[in-house]
Amino acid sequence: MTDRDLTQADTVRLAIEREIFGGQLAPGDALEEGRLASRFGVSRTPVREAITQLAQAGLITKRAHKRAVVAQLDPGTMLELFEALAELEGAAVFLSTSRMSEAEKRELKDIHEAAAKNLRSDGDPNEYADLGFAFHQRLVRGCHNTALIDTTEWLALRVLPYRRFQVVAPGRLQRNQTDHDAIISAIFAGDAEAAREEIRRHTLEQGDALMRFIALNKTSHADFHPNGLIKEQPL
Amino acid sequence: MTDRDLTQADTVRLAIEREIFGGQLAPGDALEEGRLASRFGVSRTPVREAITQLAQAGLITKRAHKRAVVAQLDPGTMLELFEALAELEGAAVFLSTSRMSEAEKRELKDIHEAAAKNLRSDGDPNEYADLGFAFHQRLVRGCHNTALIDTTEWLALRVLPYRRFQVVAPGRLQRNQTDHDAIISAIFAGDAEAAREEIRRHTLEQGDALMRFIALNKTSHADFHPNGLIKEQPL
DNA sequence: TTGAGATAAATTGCATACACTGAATACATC
DNA sequence: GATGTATTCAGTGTATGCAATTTATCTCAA
Repeated sequence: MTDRDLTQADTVRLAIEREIFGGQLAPGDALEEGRLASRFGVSRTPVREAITQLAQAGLITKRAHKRAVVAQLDPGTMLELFEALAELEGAAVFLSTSRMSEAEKRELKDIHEAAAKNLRSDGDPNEYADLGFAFHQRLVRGCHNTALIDTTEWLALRVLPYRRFQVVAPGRLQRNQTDHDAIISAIFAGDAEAAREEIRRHTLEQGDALMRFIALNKTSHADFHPNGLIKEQPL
Repeated sequence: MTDRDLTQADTVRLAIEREIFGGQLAPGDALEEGRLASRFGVSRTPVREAITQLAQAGLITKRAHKRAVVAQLDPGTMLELFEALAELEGAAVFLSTSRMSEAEKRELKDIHEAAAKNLRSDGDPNEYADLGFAFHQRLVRGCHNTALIDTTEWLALRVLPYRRFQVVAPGRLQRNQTDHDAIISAIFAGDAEAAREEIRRHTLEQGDALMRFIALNKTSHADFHPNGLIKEQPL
């Protein structure tokens, strides 16, 4: 009743997902079925099912007879991922320009202005990051095409575990805001092609910045542990 | 050794996949774990795993405590799928235009010309369909971005079970060839934006044609059984 | 110390058994 | 005859056990 049709496998999957996005499980960490099972108080069966699903979603990698690990992206793959994401967001926004309702545009602008306010008043960078995420999400969802939305967000999810590395260097946030400005302008002007180009460039640059940050801070990719890094690099 | 690390779940998954694409399993057909298990001579466990994977891939739908069903696309979803696919192929081709090697372009042209020859000589329509599939595939893969390629092909897979409904009405094949002509021209001219627009329109029209065919032939979507239909509509 | 090879421990893949859910059938009531 | 309610039954979800495979540990020679 309370858990309306949530199977245990689903519960476990959601829990693992949360831990990956939350950083408790970092890229490269091993997922051992038995441990997870006893930790969640279930048998290995639902854990296995959860792992299978997450593997299919690309969040973890799994090969026969070897233990599953949280998906670890080498720089090349990450670059490709951001490029693909840029194209998808571009496609979505291209459609969004002509399809967003007035209410949706208003909402988008509200988010944008809340971000601007946060920036002016030197607010919590985490809150700014959340607003940025919401901005992209509204933008994409404005295309009203479930298949495209799902695909785009699914791709975005795969780089999410790395978002916590996000550089919040002085100029970066301001630059981000300026980009969003340009996107909003293009949308309100009804220029779909311009909107596409703006967000394409914007997302590509986000990826570049992230990769530069990673390349600068560590030689070995395997050493990235989000929780550790986030402390070393406090905003 | 011979089955290089292919787990039984993988084997079952591939078998089911093949049956879906081959039409032995049609959209709407129920997949019952026990039957499949005994049919493939394994226990329910690997079958369940295979089903879980296919569900995650979108090829079958599955809700708690209810049996899995080969994914069935209502017209609205199918329309969205084709629109999303059109955008993705557009994005890929946009990149392909500047990234395909001479060898790849040559290969693409070869496929295109083989299709033209097939068309002139009134060859096997199935062969023409395969060439069309290959054409799209080479086009997309030319972007050299694995993430984008995988995403696009993953989306294309979801409509594949319906491809066998494809209308091969008199004018349709010729129109298809003309579209491909335009795409090739744009690519060889290095006009990425034009190539994007051409394939976008082309794929959208393919979707429209398929939907029109479906709407025309049956009132209830549930009745589509590929094998049945393919006979009613020879070539 | 370092490396290769053998052995032991840990972990995965699969089969089986059972509990639980949802649907179909039979039955009673109006 | 229609409607609502038990009851049965097919089918899914989960736990557990075992065999196969991987990973860790140990041994011993260079």
